Amino acid sequence: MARETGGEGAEKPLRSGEVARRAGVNVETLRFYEREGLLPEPPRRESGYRDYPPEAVDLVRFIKRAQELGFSLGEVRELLAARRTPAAKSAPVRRLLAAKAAEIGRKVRDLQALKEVLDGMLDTCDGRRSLTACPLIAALNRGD
Amino acid sequence: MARETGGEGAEKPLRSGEVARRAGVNVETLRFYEREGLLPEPPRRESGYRDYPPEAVDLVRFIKRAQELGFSLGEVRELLAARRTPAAKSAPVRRLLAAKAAEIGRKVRDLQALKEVLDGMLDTCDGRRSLTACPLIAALNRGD
DNA sequence: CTACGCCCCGGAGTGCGGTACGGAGTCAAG
DNA sequence: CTTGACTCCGTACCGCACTCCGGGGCGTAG
Repeated sequence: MARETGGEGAEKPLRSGEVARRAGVNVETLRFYEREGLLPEPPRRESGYRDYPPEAVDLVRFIKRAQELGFSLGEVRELLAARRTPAAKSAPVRRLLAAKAAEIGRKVRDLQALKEVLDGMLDTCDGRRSLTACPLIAALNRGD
Repeated sequence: MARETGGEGAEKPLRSGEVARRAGVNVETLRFYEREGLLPEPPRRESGYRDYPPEAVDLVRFIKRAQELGFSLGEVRELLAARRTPAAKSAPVRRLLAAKAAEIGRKVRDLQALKEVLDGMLDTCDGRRSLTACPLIAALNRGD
């Protein structure tokens, strides 16, 4: 990976503000993630300024997306750690992944059910229908 | 719906502790939800004790499930309010529901993608495979 | 050289979603 | 009547995930 066919962007170190802007987060959030061990400490120039590799942007975006999908930062940290373990077979990591996969499966089912209810409300109960009776609660309780 | 065929449970008012236990939450959480307008104020007996109708349990469960599915309490409040609006056609409510339905659709897709990645890691990268190269980040970034 | 914007840092503050505390009243069993 | 579990209330506190603050250095355009 080191030394691309020199053609274009080569190495284009970014400063915090640029990374933040591209990833759509606050600069402080980068520092926060760094403190929390989610974002590796980037090299610094003489001045002390952080020199982020461009991939840092992707990493931050990944963190944000994972969060939206219901992972806590702690879980994201573990996910990220798993990525760089020599082997995934390490039992605790495998367990985490399996648990997460199962949880996600459940979530998907529940969300699909909920989506159907919402779509139904928008569709069936378009103008005149009651909705008061719409089985919103029932639909979610069925999930149990 | 009022006045069931009197056969069995008729009205079985529950006290906070029982509701909490059945719904799997802390008693304090009930008070909190009440304050926040998520749970309607139940009638009180002379002593001041809350007399919850049994449906309160379902309501609390609904709130919890909705939360797990990524709704904030504020959104849950709106969802609940929508349930009891005379007509769903009220533009703001419809917009909320439509936006949520779309968001959920996206979430489902993303989660499914992530689940495939996780399953792949557990499966393909079972023992010997690298994993270091597993496209965890790529898989989620594709979603953008 | 001066401005002005961007960056550094430690630490305090924010909003959300609860959770705990403590003192007092209630209620069913013994 | 006493005991112990349960409930009431207001208020304080908690963890998470940021977000802001203020006082100071860099860096470059004019």
